[in-house]
Amino acid sequence: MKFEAVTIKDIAKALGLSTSTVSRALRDSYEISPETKRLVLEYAEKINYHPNPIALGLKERRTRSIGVIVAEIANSFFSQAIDGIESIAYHNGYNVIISQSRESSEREQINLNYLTSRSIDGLIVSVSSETTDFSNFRELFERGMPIVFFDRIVSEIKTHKVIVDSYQGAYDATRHLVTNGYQRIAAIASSESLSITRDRLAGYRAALAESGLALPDEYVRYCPHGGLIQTEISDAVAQLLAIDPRPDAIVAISDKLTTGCLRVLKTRQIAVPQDIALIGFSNSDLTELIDPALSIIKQPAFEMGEIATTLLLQMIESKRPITEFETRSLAPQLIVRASSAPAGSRWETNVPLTAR
Amino acid sequence: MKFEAVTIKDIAKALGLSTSTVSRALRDSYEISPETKRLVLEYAEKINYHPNPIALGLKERRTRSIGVIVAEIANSFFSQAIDGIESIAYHNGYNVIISQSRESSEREQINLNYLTSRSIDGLIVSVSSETTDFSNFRELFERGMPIVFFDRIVSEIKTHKVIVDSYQGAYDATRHLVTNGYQRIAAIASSESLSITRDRLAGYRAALAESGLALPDEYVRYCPHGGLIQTEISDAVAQLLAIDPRPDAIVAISDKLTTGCLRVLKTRQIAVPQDIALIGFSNSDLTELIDPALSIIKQPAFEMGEIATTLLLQMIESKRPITEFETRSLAPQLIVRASSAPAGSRWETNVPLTAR
DNA sequence: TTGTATGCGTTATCAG
DNA sequence: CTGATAACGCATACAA
Repeated sequence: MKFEAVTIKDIAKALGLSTSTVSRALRDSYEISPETKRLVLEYAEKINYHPNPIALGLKERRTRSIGVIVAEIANSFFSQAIDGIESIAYHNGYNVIISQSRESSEREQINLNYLTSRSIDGLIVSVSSETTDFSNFRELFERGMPIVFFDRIVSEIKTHKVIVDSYQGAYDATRHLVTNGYQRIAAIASSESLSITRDRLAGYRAALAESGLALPDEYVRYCPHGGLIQTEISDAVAQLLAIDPRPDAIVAISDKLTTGCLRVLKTRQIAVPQDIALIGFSNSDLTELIDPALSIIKQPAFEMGEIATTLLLQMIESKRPITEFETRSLAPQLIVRASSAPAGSRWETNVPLTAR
Repeated sequence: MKFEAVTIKDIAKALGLSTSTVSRALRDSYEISPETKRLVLEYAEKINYHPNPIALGLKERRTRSIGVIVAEIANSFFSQAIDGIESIAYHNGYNVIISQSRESSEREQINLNYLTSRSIDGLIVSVSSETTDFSNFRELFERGMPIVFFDRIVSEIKTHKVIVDSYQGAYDATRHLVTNGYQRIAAIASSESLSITRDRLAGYRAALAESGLALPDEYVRYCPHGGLIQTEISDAVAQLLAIDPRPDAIVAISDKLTTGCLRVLKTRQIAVPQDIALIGFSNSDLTELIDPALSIIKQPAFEMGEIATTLLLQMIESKRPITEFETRSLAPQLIVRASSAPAGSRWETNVPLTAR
């Protein structure tokens, strides 16, 4: 038995009315007699009638659902963002369709095609680290599909964007290391094509330059696949460790890289921060419980998801096309522990945990 | 400008053909001349035609999308499961619509109504901790909607289910504590109405009974909202700590509870495992990096999502109704560190990390 | 080989 | 106040 749903027709037949009368009664139209309305409403309730959203979509040219494309769902930052997206969507009666690119342009493209062609009213995207050609997004946007980018944005497309102040986050993190006496501060980054990679490295570089510290080329290692490929991170870390003299600190530029880096160091039995200091972007719910010497830069992922969705729904529901697009830049939170935060830091710091 | 899509009509008009001819050409029907096919295909490609999934859905009475309801997306276990769900869905050309109940029956119900009424072809559910009345799920299922439950299942509904061997996981974890000399082993659990709570507590109780250890009623504390309410976990932990003599170990029965418990203990400056041992279910990507004394029971979340989806797609795509439903029970993984695993443990254990 | 007509569930327009 | 009909985009039975 296939799932057979109750339609307006069933009600009409049962009550000896026409479908249009039933339709109007259900929408509480003024032209229907109270008596008929009562009858219809009661019967509809009784047989558990729900309007068919597909038919509605066909009619109204909208589906009340939005698409989301991220690199991977099982990543704290993205899952928190999706949480925020779902929250706003839910309160506005929208469904959320998620898909992941797994950092592959091809897959991103397939998902895009999949979601598009009007099964969604709008799209929220954090682009894959592999993507360099954004013409498909641009075309889609220019053909009228509302799109909001978050975190990994496409600068060249003029639409709403939601980001954190990556530059400032990386800058402050690096300054923190400098203030605490570290001299050879290396960095591990994602794909060069990502907006966040560029911004964060810029902050890192600025902090070093300002402190008069050296920055040999070999101090910066890229992971083109964002650490999604197994050996990518361990290779990068290995290369950093092979430098002579060895760096005494590492700045990890993304969630995945921070945990990956920490994992590699532990496996290699390199103590953090005794042997080498580590500071990185991370949204894991457990970072604050790990090794007390790990400081992290936390992004307001949930809020980013909320804001992106609010902006998207505005675009979808506004009568006239939107011409002014904004870029919301939120402050990340530098959570410093075990050692004190630099004096005058504008970041909130959490309560130091017990020393054991 | 609203997003206006290309339809079969546009192609027909441009090429001076009828819509049916175009439709058939696009579907590579045998009745269309190669020449016409070429023409249509070329033009469709050129103007970037994509069939309207809504119209298709209305016609074929299917949407090629599946719904997912979980307690919260930003929970490692669930986000990993969703990862698995999306993987299988993607490879079969299905979209995934997610929604979260936030452990609220009401919200679960609203999402259910929302997804149902044929905007989805099937449903994957892990029920909310608050839900005790499953009649809506049952009715829906009986009316023909394919449903697969995972993790938090509804035993009374006869459909496919995917779970981990909760009993065995909790049993082995508790045995591990006993073997390592702990005597007063307490437990912190989710809502009593959840299948997993019952199974896991049963495993815990069995292990204690078998070891001849006492189990006063006060040793088991429930968090009806699964720890989603702020003070729920800290209150439960406080109550356990107030017992005289104080328990020397705690078994945490779910993801959320394990991290919550750990957080409370750290805040209270209670060392794990020096002051009190902790072992719990957890799927966080970082558990293995936390305090080396924390042992965890890890669920194969990704695989569970994959299997649930595979079963669901079978139900959706099978011609005749399925009458035989299976319950897949997977083995969890007990990851023991810092202290050795019990002799003869059938669980894989990971490599001990460096002592500091 | 191609075109015409119909239906999927709903609402809007027009007629009673 | 209510009913018949067209339309949304597509696939298909039936005609030609």
